[in-house]
Amino acid sequence: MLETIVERLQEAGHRLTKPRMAVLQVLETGGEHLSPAEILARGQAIYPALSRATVYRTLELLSELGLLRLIHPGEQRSSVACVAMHHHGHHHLLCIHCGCMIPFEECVVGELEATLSQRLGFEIKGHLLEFYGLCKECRGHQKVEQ
Amino acid sequence: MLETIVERLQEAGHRLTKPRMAVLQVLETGGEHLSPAEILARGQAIYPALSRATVYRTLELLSELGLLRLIHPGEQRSSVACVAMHHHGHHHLLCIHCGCMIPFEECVVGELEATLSQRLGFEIKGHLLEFYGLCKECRGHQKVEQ
DNA sequence: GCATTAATTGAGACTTTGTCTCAATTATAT
DNA sequence: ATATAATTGAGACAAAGTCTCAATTAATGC
Ligand SMILES: [Zn+2]
Ligand SMILES: [Zn+2]
Ligand SMILES: [Zn+2]
Ligand SMILES: [Zn+2]
Repeated sequence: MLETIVERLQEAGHRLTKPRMAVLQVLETGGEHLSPAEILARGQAIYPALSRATVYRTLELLSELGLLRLIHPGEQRSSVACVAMHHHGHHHLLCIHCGCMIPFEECVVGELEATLSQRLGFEIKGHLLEFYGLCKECRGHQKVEQ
Repeated sequence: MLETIVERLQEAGHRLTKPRMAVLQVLETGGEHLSPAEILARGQAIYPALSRATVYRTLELLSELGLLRLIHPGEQRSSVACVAMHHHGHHHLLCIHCGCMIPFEECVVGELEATLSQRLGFEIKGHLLEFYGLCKECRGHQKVEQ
């Protein structure tokens, strides 16, 4: 997986620097829900001089290449850089009370994607399907608390 | 529509203050893609003393009541408080190059929603389906620019 | 290997977003 | 009208994200 990304970077004429490689390593092993701040922290464990600017620059670069997708950037609490490098689409449930995320695999948008793409002349690179509501736990709490 | 919201607010025991009404008015007329900053600016045109804190507090209140949903908060450029007070679900295409958003109406998640809800014990209140890629215009540009 | 060169980097100033506290205001019920 | 508790604005604060610029470094050709 990392190799694919590295290839695509080089194809597009970008350098393979140490700070970049550190970010990529973090992304590869860190799952799909890391915040930029977390990526920075983990990246500095690999390459201590890594700077915030470089994290953002690298994320932007990968976004432009269609290799990942930032979801809900900026949220202070549950800030999530949702990395969808493994799939074309990304799917989860999000609890609006505790902020937990539960991913799921089913994808039901294939046909719709084709329709929209044709109708609107849009070149679709991926998608995000997010359900939001109350998770099993928060569903119980909610009534007691309020 | 505004009346429904006002009713629900009062039912839940919240006051009908001027700053709140200003925010509601903005939301009603401003479409579904306003950022908190835009809501503040437009709100101050109606009620000049309106403060940022109140905008956020009102948005949070409405979220808790399930009346709207913030999407991608915090993004500096295309910051979007996606107000989905009109529908259970919200659907759009997002251009990763120019940031434009094209809404669409088709909803294909009904069955999946039921399945997931049952399987995971999640009380689903709404959903966001977002396709991302290049819009018609940017699709052309892209090659020229780069 | 070594030099050249243009891409990339880190530092840190800066802007914007979002949160919090507290004293002053105000909607509501009586 | 008064009492009371919710709500407010101001402004301090914290965190996220952007930008500039001089210094570094990966790639290319020798
Ligand atoms: Zn996710
Ligand atoms: Zn929860
Ligand atoms: Zn939308
Ligand atoms: Zn576009």
